[in-house]
Amino acid sequence: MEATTSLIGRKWVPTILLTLDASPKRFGALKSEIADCSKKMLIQQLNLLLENNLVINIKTVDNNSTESTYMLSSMGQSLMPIVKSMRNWGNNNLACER
Amino acid sequence: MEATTSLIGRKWVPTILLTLDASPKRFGALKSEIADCSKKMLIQQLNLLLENNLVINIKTVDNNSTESTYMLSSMGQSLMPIVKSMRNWGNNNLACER
DNA sequence: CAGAATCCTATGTGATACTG
DNA sequence: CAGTATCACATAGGATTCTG
Repeated sequence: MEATTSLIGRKWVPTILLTLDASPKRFGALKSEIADCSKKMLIQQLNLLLENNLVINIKTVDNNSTESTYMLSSMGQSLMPIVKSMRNWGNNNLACER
Repeated sequence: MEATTSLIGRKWVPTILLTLDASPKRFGALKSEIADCSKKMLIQQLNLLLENNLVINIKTVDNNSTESTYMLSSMGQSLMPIVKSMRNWGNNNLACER
């Protein structure tokens, strides 16, 4: 329980998961979809998700730039129903106080 | 989404909800069931839950001491399936790294 | 018995500049 | 393009003491 909330309770993590759930994305695409999240935070939370095997990363070096693609792992996907039900519950029950 | 995680992402909150889900409890009973949580934290998180209408509090003054009973509201109960599924997911998928 | 107030520390978060 | 490093700040969490 504590471990679960220590993951999805972190800032930007649910947003990242929802964004990656739509489709795998390169780092830059993620960054522009979640513009309010700083680059450092985004990388930091992605690393957290990588360490916990919720997300998979594939790097390829084409010409002279780097391409880093992130996608949900099967474990990450297994969490999505919960994330989505949290979102729905919040929309139905919480005003925008906090 | 953010609002939801700002509630259940807080320390002790899921534990409190699960404990109250079993049955309504007086403050002292809660405190002893969740012994590791300091009194201040317990009160603080209970107030957070009260403000967000997840929990109901009833105070009565008998002899010369105060009795303060906490229980889940209907909104709090509506969140329990999610909390429990988070707990199950964590038990199934997370080692005890974090 | 419940709860509030105070203080202190750890951690999360954010802006910015730097590297390969 | 991705990722790292440094610094600086805000907030969460905990120990303790006080009040009705």
